[in-house]
Amino acid sequence: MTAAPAARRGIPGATVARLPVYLRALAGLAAKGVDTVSSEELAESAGVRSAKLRKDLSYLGSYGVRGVGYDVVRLREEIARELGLQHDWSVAIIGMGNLGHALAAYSGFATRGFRVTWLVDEDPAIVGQTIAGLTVISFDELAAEPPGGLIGVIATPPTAAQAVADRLVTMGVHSILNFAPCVLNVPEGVEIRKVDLATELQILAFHEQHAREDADPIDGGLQEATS
Amino acid sequence: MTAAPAARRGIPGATVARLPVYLRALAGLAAKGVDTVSSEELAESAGVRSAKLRKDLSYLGSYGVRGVGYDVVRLREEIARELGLQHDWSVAIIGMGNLGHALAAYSGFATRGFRVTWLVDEDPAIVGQTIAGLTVISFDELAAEPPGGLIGVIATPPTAAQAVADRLVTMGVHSILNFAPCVLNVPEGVEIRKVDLATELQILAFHEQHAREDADPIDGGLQEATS
DNA sequence: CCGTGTGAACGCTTTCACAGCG
DNA sequence: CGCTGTGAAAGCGTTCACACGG
Repeated sequence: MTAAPAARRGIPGATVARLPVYLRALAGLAAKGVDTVSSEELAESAGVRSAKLRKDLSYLGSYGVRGVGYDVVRLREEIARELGLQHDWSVAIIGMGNLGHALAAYSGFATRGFRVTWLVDEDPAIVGQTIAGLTVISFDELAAEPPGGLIGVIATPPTAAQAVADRLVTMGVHSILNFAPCVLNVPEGVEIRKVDLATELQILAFHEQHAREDADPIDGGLQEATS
Repeated sequence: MTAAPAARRGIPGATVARLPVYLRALAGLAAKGVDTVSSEELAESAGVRSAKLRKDLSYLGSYGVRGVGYDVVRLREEIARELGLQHDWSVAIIGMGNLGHALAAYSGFATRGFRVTWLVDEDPAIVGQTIAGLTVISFDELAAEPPGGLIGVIATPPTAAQAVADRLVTMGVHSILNFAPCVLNVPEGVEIRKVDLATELQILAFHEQHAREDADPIDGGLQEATS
């Protein structure tokens, strides 16, 4: 349990979700020529508390030096390795509407270990078009390819999303990013992450609403007393 | 503490984040003409466990009928009210690149309580253009407007995002949705939610990586028993 | 009877505080 | 001495299981 990559299986989900943030912070520090960083400084860059950062990094192994800090390059490599970013991953975007278009052109994907390799749509009027340097293909053409660790991005209308997910799963895809505002049912072992813009705004609306109620004590200031 | 909106202040963040999902599920049921639903059925539609759904709804009050279930219309109204969706909220999108463009045209915003009212960019070549029926304005023009409960959406490059956030905060905006891949520092009381596409993909890559390691028992096959 | 509402148990996440090492 | 790494404690969130009421 000292230096080896021991805790392989045991990295908590909450920690995994923060590793990309640390990676970005480290990239920024590396670009500035910083070569050693303390947990305090890195935590500041990443917007978390230093104790949380140290606990997170401790799941990867002991890559820091006591009394000194972390080697920026080394830590960056270790996190990238843990995330599986040594080699690039292929991404297929399904649904070439507004959002799919924008995602295909989004440079942020390419910069960090991901290559948009396939653009897919069902509409015959769209198939064959060239978007961001790629030719849009049909789902059948995609299914003919051998998907070695392919990540699927669903950018279709919600009505089509479940069918698309089913086809992706059948093809052997087990990592899906869903932009369609709906719940997807997939078998065990398939990882789904969702990005729902309307949901995010509604969550903000809740806080906005409450900020307003706090400001205007119109209908019942019901002050917080105890519990 | 029985039927009144008692637990106003005490709704957990995790619950708030799920209310939009319930709302969408209820909208779907209402569209199908369903007028009563059990926690079991609604949970199924929302992709959660029924116990979690009931606990979540209990924070809003007692809007169910024991032995029967929930009135779809009533519950939908109560959740919408709690989220502050009785009236529409104005949304300003800052940054008219690929993503900003797509967001401006995205119909998912308009459908539920949000109206994209302002499109903002710094580039003089873009200001004045019409996108999705709206004229792109400069930040100065936006700052001249009185922002009544405005929600800001940052779709700029990460280098500009902090400056944009600062200006929004100065204008009195306290709800921000950030698409730029960077950490934003804002004062207490300002709510930030982030959507980071590269981060989501990296989290998926982690699971993909591990699924692969599980499949190829190169360095330790440790199989999962049953459940 | 049936399904909601909810205390209580459980498990995960964060924070604290400090031992241990360079 | 300074900062990492980490047990222990505190705080949240989820699940369980059942009392309660229509």
